[in-house]
Amino acid sequence: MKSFSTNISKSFSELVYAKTKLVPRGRVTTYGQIAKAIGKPKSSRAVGNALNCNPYAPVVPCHRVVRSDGKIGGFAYGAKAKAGLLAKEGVKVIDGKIMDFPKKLFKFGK
DNA sequence: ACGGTGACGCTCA
DNA sequence: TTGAGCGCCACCG
Repeated sequence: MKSFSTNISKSFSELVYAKTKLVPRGRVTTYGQIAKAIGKPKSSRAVGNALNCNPYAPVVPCHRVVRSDGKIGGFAYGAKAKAGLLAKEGVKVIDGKIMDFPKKLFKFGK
């Protein structure tokens, strides 16, 4: 398991959590957006890796982070649970895909 | 340092 | 439009 860094300094994962926390309710963002926001547009995979081990479970709304193609992607508690949470916030999900994805998509400082 | 793994992203058929 | 392939980066043993 990719337990979060034991380092005190702001590691890659910490940056990911910080960005994810900024996503407002009823909106979603993508792994790629977060990667870009932290200055590493190609670290989308690493972003997912960090969220997977997200130690700030209730603090970081990791369920609001989806794939760039509008798919739910994955979730530690199951993609189904993720879809349910999003639906509660107003983001309809059908068969693992976000409805009106571009509309619900949230971008950082852009 | 190296190889394996993964909640990704883009391109091509 | 959907699926397969390849490349990307960070973390672990």
